[in-house]
Amino acid sequence: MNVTLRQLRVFTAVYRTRSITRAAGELGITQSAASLLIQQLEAQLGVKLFDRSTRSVQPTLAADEAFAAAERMLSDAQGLSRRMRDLAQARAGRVAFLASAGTASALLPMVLAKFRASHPDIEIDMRDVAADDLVPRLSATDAEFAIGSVEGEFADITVETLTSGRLSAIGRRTADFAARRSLTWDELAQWPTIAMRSETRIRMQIDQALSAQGKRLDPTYEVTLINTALAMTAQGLGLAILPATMLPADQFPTLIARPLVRPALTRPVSLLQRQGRTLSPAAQAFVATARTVLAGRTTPPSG
Amino acid sequence: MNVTLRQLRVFTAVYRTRSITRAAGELGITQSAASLLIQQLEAQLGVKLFDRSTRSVQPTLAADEAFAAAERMLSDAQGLSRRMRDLAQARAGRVAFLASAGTASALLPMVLAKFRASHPDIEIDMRDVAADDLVPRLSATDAEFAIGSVEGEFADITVETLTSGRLSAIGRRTADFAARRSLTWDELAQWPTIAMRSETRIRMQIDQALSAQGKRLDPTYEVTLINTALAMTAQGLGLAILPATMLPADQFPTLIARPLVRPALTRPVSLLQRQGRTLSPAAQAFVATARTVLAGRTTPPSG
DNA sequence: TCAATTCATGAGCTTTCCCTATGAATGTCA
DNA sequence: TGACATTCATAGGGAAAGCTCATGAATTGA
Repeated sequence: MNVTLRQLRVFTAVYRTRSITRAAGELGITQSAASLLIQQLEAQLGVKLFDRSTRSVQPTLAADEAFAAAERMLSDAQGLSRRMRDLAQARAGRVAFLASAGTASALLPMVLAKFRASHPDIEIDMRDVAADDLVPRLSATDAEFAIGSVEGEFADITVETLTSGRLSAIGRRTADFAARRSLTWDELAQWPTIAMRSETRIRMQIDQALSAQGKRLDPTYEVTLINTALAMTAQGLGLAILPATMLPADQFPTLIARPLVRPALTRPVSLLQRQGRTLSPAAQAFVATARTVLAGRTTPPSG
Repeated sequence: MNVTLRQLRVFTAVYRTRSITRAAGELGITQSAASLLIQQLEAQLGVKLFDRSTRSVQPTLAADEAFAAAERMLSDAQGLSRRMRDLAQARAGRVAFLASAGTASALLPMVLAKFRASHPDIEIDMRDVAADDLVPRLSATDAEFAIGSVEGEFADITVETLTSGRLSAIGRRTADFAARRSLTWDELAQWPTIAMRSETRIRMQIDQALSAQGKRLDPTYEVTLINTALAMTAQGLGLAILPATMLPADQFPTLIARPLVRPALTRPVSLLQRQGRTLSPAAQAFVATARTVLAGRTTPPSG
């Protein structure tokens, strides 16, 4: 047998109270159990810890030394329990995840804000990467999950759609634009347009879908960042071609989105997880927040 | 139930080996026992520690954190065991004890030397105090025992005589002195004498015994320290009146002791211990050394 | 598809653990 | 001084746990 924490618990109690009976009472065990545990510990360590008579229990010098070590171990044990409980309840910890550049800038800020409000002590490590890097990075780094738009299936990675935004024209609430329920891609020609650069995933999806129908987007401006597009749109430079989900209403109150049809394209925002890996409680809480926040933003499939 | 060290041992082994089977083998238990222990620990902490399939055992983030704490506790436990074992075997530790001034200067140095040779890592805290203070200090301080000459009995303190020296005249190996087997107190008048001051315990014992017989010591010199008396004697200033045990033969090779008779007085050197208090292993070792060293110096009761 | 490996689970046995009861020692108070 | 009270140690028995063995399920590699 080996030293046990139970023995140490009794030991420290006896050391402090200088009484086996009192220590036993403190710990909710009988005096005989406490007496036995002390004897075991002494046998284990090969050292007399208390000079005891029926009248007094005096710690030896060895006990003085052992006490410090025992207290440390017990407080370590308690600290471990507490820390794990905090982790379990997502009151502490860290969430490391990946986000595609677009999602990170347009969609996740509000998730982050809400999550931080409810879980102020959790450290957040969001790494924005190119959409193509999501899957390889998720497999290789310590990120627990990834959020972004991906297509296809991947070994060992589960993909779940959190929200899905229809590709829309986003513009100022002007009379002629606001009046429309939707626009066709062809009708876009009437306005100046602001689209993402050809290298971006969003743009590639658009170009591919349009060219399948013999059409083609011919934007007035091309930008790299979603926010740039929105800011330009707010200035009245044109209509931004983006998934509706990418428009933060609170940040750009003057802008509205109108779905583009013929073809109607949707861009999913997915949650990627490594299969067979449990998310940390903190990550689970974050994902839950993301789910609720983003679910409210899903564009209905028809309309 | 609470977290146990056994659980933590299995946990760290699994964490390191990333396999329940291997960890179980390491610890000499069956795979099922290890599996169970891990499940218990998870339940206890409320946290998933490993993502396990039949093929792999992956630590979670919580496990990463727990591992550090667990390792610390286990090494603390091992350190405690080792330290206690060292104490038990008197390979480490501290001996704090009291010694009367005379004993400390004349008798204990050789004990200290021998003890230090056999127990080099034990810290020695010898406090020399007035003989009258031995008992009160022993009760009040953290000294484990005391060595010195005391008379009478004391509550809660056991007294054991380690050696006993007959009061003797100590002088240089001159023809007339060396020829004597013993001297009477009356014969002392033929030589100049060096005695301890009246305030010292030794002197008080002498004066008391002599005056009971209507005699009286009339020393040429009176000193406070035994070593002073011996040094003066070595210079040929006279005969030192001291217990024979107080003469370190190696330090004063020119000096010899001749017992004083009519009356023959002996002065015990005793070991004082608090009743019901175990000596630390280190102290036990020291006392054992003192016993053997001093036993060799006991003046035979007649001669 | 089969064999091999690995983790989880259930049954049963062994060991440990803890409580009750009692004994022994010591201090207290009349 | 003697009865009483308190405290620690120990013995016995029953409950709980811990462990092993056997088996099942899942997954990998030949």
